[in-house]
Amino acid sequence: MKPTVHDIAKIAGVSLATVDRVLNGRPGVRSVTRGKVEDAIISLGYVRDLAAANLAKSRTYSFVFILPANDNSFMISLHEEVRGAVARSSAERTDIRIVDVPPFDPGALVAALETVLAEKPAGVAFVAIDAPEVRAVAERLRQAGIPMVTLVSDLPDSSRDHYAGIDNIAAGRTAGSLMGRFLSGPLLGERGATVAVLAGSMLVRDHRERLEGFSTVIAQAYPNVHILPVLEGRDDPGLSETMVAEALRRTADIAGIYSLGAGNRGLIRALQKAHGPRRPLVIAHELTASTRAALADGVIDAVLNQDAGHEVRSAIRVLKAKADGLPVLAAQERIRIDIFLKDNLP
Amino acid sequence: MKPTVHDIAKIAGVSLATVDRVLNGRPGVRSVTRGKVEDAIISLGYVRDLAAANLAKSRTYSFVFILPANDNSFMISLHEEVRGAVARSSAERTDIRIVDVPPFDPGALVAALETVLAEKPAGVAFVAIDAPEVRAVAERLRQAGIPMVTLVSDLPDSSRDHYAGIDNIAAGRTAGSLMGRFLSGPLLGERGATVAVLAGSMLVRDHRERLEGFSTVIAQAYPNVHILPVLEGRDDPGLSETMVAEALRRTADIAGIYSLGAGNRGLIRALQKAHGPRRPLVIAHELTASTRAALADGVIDAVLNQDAGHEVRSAIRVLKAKADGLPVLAAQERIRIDIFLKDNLP
DNA sequence: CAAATTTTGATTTACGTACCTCAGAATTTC
DNA sequence: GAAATTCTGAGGTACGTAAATCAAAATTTG
Repeated sequence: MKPTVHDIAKIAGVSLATVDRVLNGRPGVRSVTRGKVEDAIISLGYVRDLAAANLAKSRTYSFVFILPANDNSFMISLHEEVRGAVARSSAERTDIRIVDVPPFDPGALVAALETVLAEKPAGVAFVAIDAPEVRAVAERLRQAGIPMVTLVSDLPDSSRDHYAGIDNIAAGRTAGSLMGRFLSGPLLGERGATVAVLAGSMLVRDHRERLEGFSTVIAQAYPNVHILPVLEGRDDPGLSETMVAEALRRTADIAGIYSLGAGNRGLIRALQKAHGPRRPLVIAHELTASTRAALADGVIDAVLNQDAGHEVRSAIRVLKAKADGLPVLAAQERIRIDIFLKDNLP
Repeated sequence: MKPTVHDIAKIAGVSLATVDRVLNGRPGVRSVTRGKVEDAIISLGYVRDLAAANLAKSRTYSFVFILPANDNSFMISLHEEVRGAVARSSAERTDIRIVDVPPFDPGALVAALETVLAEKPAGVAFVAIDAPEVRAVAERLRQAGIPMVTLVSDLPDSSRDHYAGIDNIAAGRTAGSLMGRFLSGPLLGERGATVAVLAGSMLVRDHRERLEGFSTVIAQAYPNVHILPVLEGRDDPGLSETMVAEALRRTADIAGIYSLGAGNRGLIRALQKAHGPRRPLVIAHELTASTRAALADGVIDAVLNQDAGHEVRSAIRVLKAKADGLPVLAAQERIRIDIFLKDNLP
């Protein structure tokens, strides 16, 4: 039988009220008595029954998710996953609120975080923008004791408790390795090969990091692969299509394309319209309806993905654990860089 | 406020006892009254508070995990993950027992399942062996109403409730695609290339399926890649080393090796000792200390992995859900085929 | 219509914890 | 040594559900 507060009271020779005072850090206990109770707790190996405690407190964990109102498929699916969690929330004693903010706007994010700070929820998850003012509010939230998880995009060296997202440098490196290996041979002769990179914006940290990882691996391991200047398509399908089409026209021998941002619909359209001598090798990010179809059709060769559902569930688990002062299972919360070929599509 | 049983009683105009009878399917309620209560439940959108119910019942979920006493790294880590779950079990109201059975022994598995059947636990997870007698006990367990999850190795078309493991055909296909793409070029000239396959035993379903997927993709997409007859190393390091070393000696131009079983320590040793004209391209399964080191050193080029921790946690979640008659989140329970290059090692 | 049976209500206890009150004991302060 | 203060004990209520008892009401049976 698991020991209860009653057992502690019996062993320590004190009353239930005193045990309660010690357990919940209430005042009015002499240190001698406190010691006796603490000894009993340790000797019995008592652990509070969280379910019973939450029932007694009729507690619900109120969490806020601040999400950018981006219209690319990935952000939409992230939204959906959070909404799914909201739907399940009553069963899990959580009360999740979604706050939408304009994308790429540090000021709006800061304002949203400040509102949150005033509400004092049990935890906050947000898609970070790497800016000093964001870091500053984060610090204020930490001082207010509000657990914080960054989602998808991190705020390194800040006061966030946890980052629920992938290692973007590693993702870029992986893309670089795949590109190098897939290219070597037919496309990459003695003369080398040319590769284009399509990004959303170099102002966003994830994109910078992916490019960094990609470039590093290519430079180190595949020196005869040449990377063209980055195309910034702002994660916009139309703009992306134009830029890719133009690049393909200008540079006839593009052997590979690494699309490290969103806006893949435009890329795919440009690829389908193009009819060069040889289809370029394409590696893209995020498995969406369009990238999945392109992968199945052979227009895209590999997709690197981060599982939005996993990220959201992980964020909630971590916030709950932090709210309760419990440890997190690092292995469970590590967000994988999924690699999809057409053969292992889920 | 979430509706409670008291609210139902009030709305339906009956007593708490009657509500309880309806909710828990106890006899002694006229169908008219039952109808009134059910209407109230629906109109209020009542959902039972599982935590409170479990507290009242002082319920613990007793689960049994039947694991083969294999000594390869993957099975050892699977064991460890289950032991980890046992350690956390008190906090999660679960009581997990591990039963070890000799590997590759259908009779022993059947005996273990029959013991389980007698105990009537809240659920069973086991590493299946695809044999008619196993299928038969599984059916008896199902009829006894005991939720069942197969772990790592499935028992298809049987009465199991869920399979917590990867799609091995897809894994084999993925390995085939990677092999084909990585090979094309330097190693795969006009004349074609030769590839060796190292398996544990063709009697095991997972291994057969991986080989099937691999062979299919190679035959369809890379017709000038030739697959040598399968080496069966029984997942034994010593035997595997001998077989690989001999194969490398006999066939000088082996361009790639697909190791689809365990026993990778032997493979790695053989590769390190060999010094042919050109290192073969190696794709292996399961990320362990040795495959990880080999990947970092460039002895192995890619590792396909199934996350044992995820499999165990998923099995427990599913068993719990089945025990409570709740739906499972398919997306959360899908076990991924992780692909690791040296660039995305966790 | 009375007796037997089924259905229902009212009430209680329990699960393990939180939180409250109030009285009494122990200690410190003056 | 009395007064003030600090501790501690005893007891209760609550959270939402399960499960039990027993009496009263409604229904069916003979």
